[in-house]
Amino acid sequence: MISIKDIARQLGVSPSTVSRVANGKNYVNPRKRELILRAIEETGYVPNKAARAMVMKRSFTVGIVLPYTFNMFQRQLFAIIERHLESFGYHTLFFFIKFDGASERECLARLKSEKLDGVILLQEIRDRVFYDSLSRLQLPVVASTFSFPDIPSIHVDETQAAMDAVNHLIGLGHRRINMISGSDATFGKLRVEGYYRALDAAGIERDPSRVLIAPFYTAESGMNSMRELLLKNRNFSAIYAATDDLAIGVMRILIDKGLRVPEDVSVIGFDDIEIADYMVPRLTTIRQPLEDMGRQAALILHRGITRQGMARQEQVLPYKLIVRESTAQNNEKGE
Amino acid sequence: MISIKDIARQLGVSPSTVSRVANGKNYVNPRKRELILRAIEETGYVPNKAARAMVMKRSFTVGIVLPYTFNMFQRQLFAIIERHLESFGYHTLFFFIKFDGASERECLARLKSEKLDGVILLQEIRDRVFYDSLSRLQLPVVASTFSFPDIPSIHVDETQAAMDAVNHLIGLGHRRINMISGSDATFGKLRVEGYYRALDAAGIERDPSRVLIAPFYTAESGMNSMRELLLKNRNFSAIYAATDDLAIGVMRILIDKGLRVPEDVSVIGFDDIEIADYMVPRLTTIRQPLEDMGRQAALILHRGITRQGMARQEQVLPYKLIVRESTAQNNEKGE
DNA sequence: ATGAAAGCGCTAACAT
DNA sequence: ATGTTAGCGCTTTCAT
Repeated sequence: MISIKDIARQLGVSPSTVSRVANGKNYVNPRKRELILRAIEETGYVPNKAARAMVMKRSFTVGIVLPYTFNMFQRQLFAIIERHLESFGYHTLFFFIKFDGASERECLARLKSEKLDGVILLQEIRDRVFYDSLSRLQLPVVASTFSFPDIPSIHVDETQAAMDAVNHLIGLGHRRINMISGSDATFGKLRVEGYYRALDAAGIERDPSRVLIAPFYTAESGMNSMRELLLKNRNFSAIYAATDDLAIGVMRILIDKGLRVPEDVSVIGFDDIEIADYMVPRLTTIRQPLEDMGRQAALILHRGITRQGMARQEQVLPYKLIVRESTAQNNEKGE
Repeated sequence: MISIKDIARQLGVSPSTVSRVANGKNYVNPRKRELILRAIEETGYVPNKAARAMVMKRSFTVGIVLPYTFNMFQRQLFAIIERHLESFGYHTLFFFIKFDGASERECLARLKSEKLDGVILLQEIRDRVFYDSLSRLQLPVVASTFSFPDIPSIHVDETQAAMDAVNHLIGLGHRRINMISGSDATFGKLRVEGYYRALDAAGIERDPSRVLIAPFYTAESGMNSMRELLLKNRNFSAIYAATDDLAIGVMRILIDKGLRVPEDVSVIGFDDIEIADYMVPRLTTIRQPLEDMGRQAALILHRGITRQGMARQEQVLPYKLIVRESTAQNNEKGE
């Protein structure tokens, strides 16, 4: 592997000069610069990242932490973040973690050993210690899809968005509305909270037996929950799923059991993942501004890394109700 | 950040000894080892990856190259590979590239600068130079979903699989079968080739106007192509899409235009992505052994890195026709 | 069994 | 404008 010294020796200049040229610094004779540039080109010299990282104490790499059981929404989001990070000149390292302390600690150790420049959290971590460790390392962090005190974060108003989703159902004449959410993540709880509040506002009694909590936020979880629900009763005219992934599983089972969506049961999701618009029927949902969320996350992190300040901030982005085909007027005679 | 020296000083031993303990080497007094281990634990010391990488000339990181416009199949595949690589103790760096020389060259430069231990290609690269450069760097490579001379690769028999897909359609009485494939990738061409061969075998005349080539292998591309096709004619009773992603887009448009799948038009895909089983109707397709492909790719690369040999190999994995609901008997009277 | 010393490839402070 | 020097944190001979 060709190094900076090789180039220096070959041209009879010092390594520093080559380094200066390679990094586009000033104070170097234009003629010499030309020469060096050509030599770099010809030899195919490429700087060694590890060496740079060591001396500069920066790796130009940021870590993205995401759940082991990541769903389609998270897949889309991290692809977007990756793209923006790349445009700022960063590489991305992924850290898949489970929702438990051991996994978080292990992740923390890896985060440390990597000499990262920053971290983006797509999986929620509730342990104060985690953030404290990172801040001791001067490691900028930004949280996406959830918030944590004093941590810059990007998310939508989950509760309000969930209320809007349920209000849409209520506006369609539904009153027997069930909800399916997932475990662990706060956004799942917030969405349940929004569900309840919308019910309250409409004067519909809260009924905890109408809320099912699946282990994950995936389509498979949605299927299982819906199956379970149907075993118990059919006393609902609409289902609010906490994520589109869940909703897709819900629709699958509904249709398999001969129930029509939306004629017999309305289904609404949350996220507006790519596939939502390809489902039959097209999924009504709440759109999270994926593109913006990704860009903002990358941008805020970049600012934090380059000390452009404003690390302490919480961005609440606008969401949007997207009415498609999976929800319809409730036709049942006076329930 | 606490370093190996800190621990050494604190305990009055030499850095070498700490290093030996940290790396589980022999020749160290058990009592001292205990002491050092405890200090490591207490101080939360974590080795600096960059420093290790520099001196060991290994980074314990492997690169995964995948298309910028990656579809759901590729998303699933890389998640699986990531998981297996991690189980071997590697981290993963992603390289998203476009299908052009400039992008490939840039990728190559980055690949070099990262001091990677190995590379997995999920995006096809046809330039001999690319492989030569990597081999000069002693960088093990494995290709997945395509093959290249002398490069270890994992894939299915694309042509045969495509023939099976089309034969399924022919067996159902279809003769006016159109195909939609994508650009650039060889697997797309191979699948077209299989399509033609199946037609040949059934004595159906090849008609190039029945084959549409979309720019990508995504659902959106599938939609666009299908729209385009319907503008021209409806002279087909079945569509063979080169990927499930394409097929999903195809079904969307068919249904939007009031054509029933499979009653009016049968649709078959390729890949068997997760969502295929959630579509309405469920998508008939060719299953690629994703889990196996991912595991094998990681395993072969690991062997290459650790010099356990057998780097020169081509693994052709079994595929399987999964008949679901999107294909049916052709009911038209004698065409 | 352990320490001293060299060196991986690079950048940055300093000197000129 | 350019070279010299030191040092980032680690592993690995080589002595002892």
